[in-house]
Amino acid sequence: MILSQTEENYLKTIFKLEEKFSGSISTNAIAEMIKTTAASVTDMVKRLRTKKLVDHEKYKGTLLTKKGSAIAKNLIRKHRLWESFLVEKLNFNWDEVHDMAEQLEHIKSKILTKRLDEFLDHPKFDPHGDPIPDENGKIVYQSEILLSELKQNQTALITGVKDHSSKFLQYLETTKLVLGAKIKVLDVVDYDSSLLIQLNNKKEFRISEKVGNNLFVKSKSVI
Amino acid sequence: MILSQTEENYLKTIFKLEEKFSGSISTNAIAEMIKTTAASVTDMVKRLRTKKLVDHEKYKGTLLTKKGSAIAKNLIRKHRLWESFLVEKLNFNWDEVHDMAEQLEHIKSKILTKRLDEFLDHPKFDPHGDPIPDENGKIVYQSEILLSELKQNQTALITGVKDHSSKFLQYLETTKLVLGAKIKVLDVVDYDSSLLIQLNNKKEFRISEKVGNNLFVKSKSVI
DNA sequence: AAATATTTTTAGATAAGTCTAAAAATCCTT
DNA sequence: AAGGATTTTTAGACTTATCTAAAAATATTT
Repeated sequence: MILSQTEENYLKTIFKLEEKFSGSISTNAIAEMIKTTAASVTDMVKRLRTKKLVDHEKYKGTLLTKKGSAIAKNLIRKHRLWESFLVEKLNFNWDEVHDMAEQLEHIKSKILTKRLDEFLDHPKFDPHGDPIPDENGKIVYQSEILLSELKQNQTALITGVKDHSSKFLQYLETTKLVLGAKIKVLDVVDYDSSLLIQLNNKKEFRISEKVGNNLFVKSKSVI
Repeated sequence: MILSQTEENYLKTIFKLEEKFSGSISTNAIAEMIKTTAASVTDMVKRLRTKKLVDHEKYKGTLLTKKGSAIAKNLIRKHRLWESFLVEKLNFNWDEVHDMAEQLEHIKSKILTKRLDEFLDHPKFDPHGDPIPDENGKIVYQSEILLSELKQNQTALITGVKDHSSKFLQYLETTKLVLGAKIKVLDVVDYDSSLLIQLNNKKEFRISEKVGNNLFVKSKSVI
């Protein structure tokens, strides 16, 4: 079945909403995420239903079918593989690649995806730390943990803060411990549980236990 | 200016027809190449004219403007860079990459094209031996020469035959000297002007002067 | 549970890109 | 140069994807 980019974008959006919320997805939620009107979503959902890609009853919300879900996961696979390519091979930063990958994910060629995966040596996570679905659509989700839970030599990406005080945010600003920053734990000091970390493969510095307790990270290590 | 893929395809098609024929391009020629009807071409040409991408007078044919030509050449640049990537980095054969490149050429990101070019080490020719336009749209055309005109160590692609006799075509078939095959001249024998060649980086064999005189090649060497 | 607010759907319009069939212009032949 | 053949354009219809405004259904509040 050949789908338009628009149809593909709807499937991907619904998939992401299903990941985030449980139960069926409201028309408004889709409209907001895709930045369109509820009326347009109603129309498109109707079309996707006739193609058996979503289940939908009037006024009852939308859910992807197996088929729709498989297509969405393949799109996410391609998106994240291309992001990995852009960062690993073309030297882009992790925060520059989204828009390009948004276009590249629509390239239709099964063998191209396979070759790209091989070329990148079968990466399991993209540069943002998100898992790359495998060829069968299987996704290994990594739960967020606290930076202080990491062991020596583990690598992770900063995904959020627990303490939202402006003092803490200011500290993060000055130390460049920003969202998406890559961290490697070089040493855990037994005495005070402080950490010696390396930031973005570059400078090393120490952070206190308190800081480690207030930063969420996603571990990139494969289980 | 943001163009649709369809509009981009029209510009590219008109450019290729301008390369092939001199003078303005007929509606039918475009329709045939793009595999659509003359009526559709008339409509689209009208749209492209209002965008100042083509010059067109009713019943008089079409020509690209400077602006239209620049866009077309950039598309061809991207197409050929992606083809080079697919062959050089993802190990596709030269005859497998066209459809993928046809999609990839529409990816909109100036910096991506630049990085890709760098990653590939600024290639001057694509895997089919066609020149890759530079960032300014300059194209260095290579004229076809006879295989027998090549010097030792030169590399070229077979682009055509001079002698169309079935005997010769049969010889080419059995020796795999097909259109697009890559040839490197390893040695030119002084005595009888025969050549020792290497085919597609693999097997070596000898061809007579007569064969060399009846095969057109495009040299890949940069002037 | 009735009234009100919110969400969702329908109805009708618009734009891009396509098509077929018919009309208009140009080209070709004698 | 007239007549026929070919090419090109127009007219009108269809599909996809969108929108606004109004109607219908569902949820929430009192």
